Amino acid sequence: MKNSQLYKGSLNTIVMKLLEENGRMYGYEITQKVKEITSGDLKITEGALYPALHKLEAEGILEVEVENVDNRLRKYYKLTEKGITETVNRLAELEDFIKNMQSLVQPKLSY
Amino acid sequence: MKNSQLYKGSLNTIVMKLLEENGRMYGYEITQKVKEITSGDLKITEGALYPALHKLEAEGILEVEVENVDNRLRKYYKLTEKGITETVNRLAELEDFIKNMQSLVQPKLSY
DNA sequence: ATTTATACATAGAAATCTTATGTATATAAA
DNA sequence: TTTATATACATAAGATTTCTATGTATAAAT
Repeated sequence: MKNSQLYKGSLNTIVMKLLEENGRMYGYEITQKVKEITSGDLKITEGALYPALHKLEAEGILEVEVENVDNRLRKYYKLTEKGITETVNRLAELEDFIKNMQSLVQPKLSY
Repeated sequence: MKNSQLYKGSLNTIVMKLLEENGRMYGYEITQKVKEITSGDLKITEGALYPALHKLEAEGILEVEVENVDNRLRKYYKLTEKGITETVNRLAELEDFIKNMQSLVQPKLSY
């Protein structure tokens, strides 16, 4: 995802949160959205994203709808009910994680 | 380190920051300090910590001083000059990471 | 005509961490 | 006194995640 190792382990949480917010999205759209939100700072690679989406689908967190747009394939993903529950947990974990990291390194709170 | 995958990739940054703050520490001390700071939330396993310390040492980020205390071995680690420089970079990356994650998930800002 | 953007995919390698196990001493508890 | 807990190090095998590279294919822009 990036030079910094810190993003490791956060891909699923990011994807799930975006889907919670946007209802349904396709892979390429997710990469673009993340790039946009982080001002180009975070680039999700396809080699990470597609296997992650497949796994989340296999786990019953996501479900897929295939569509054909402009002669090109699109796979729209959205959260299942289980996925919605899981997303709530993941976001709580993320909040705890951020708090713990801030306790550990005490960065200047400038947001 | 924990049930949550989010901590993956953050171990080096945590260790380096603690050493920057405390001058020198030994492995076991680091595990206890992290447990204390995070109120038991984050437990660093030995299987993760010791290889990480060895790698940071091999990279010239840390240097070690072996001491014998109460008939038990202690390996005190501290940052090299290169390590100090690297730590500054890592902490900047962590700040960016946290900001990006907050942009992505917009958690309630209650700190 | 060629590059860029869109849109998916996978395989091999690298990196990180978990789980399990091992050694050894000191102290506290049963 | 034996056992469990705490202190203090270590590694090996496996799981998981991600990166890099590569592949297919269409559409639009240069």
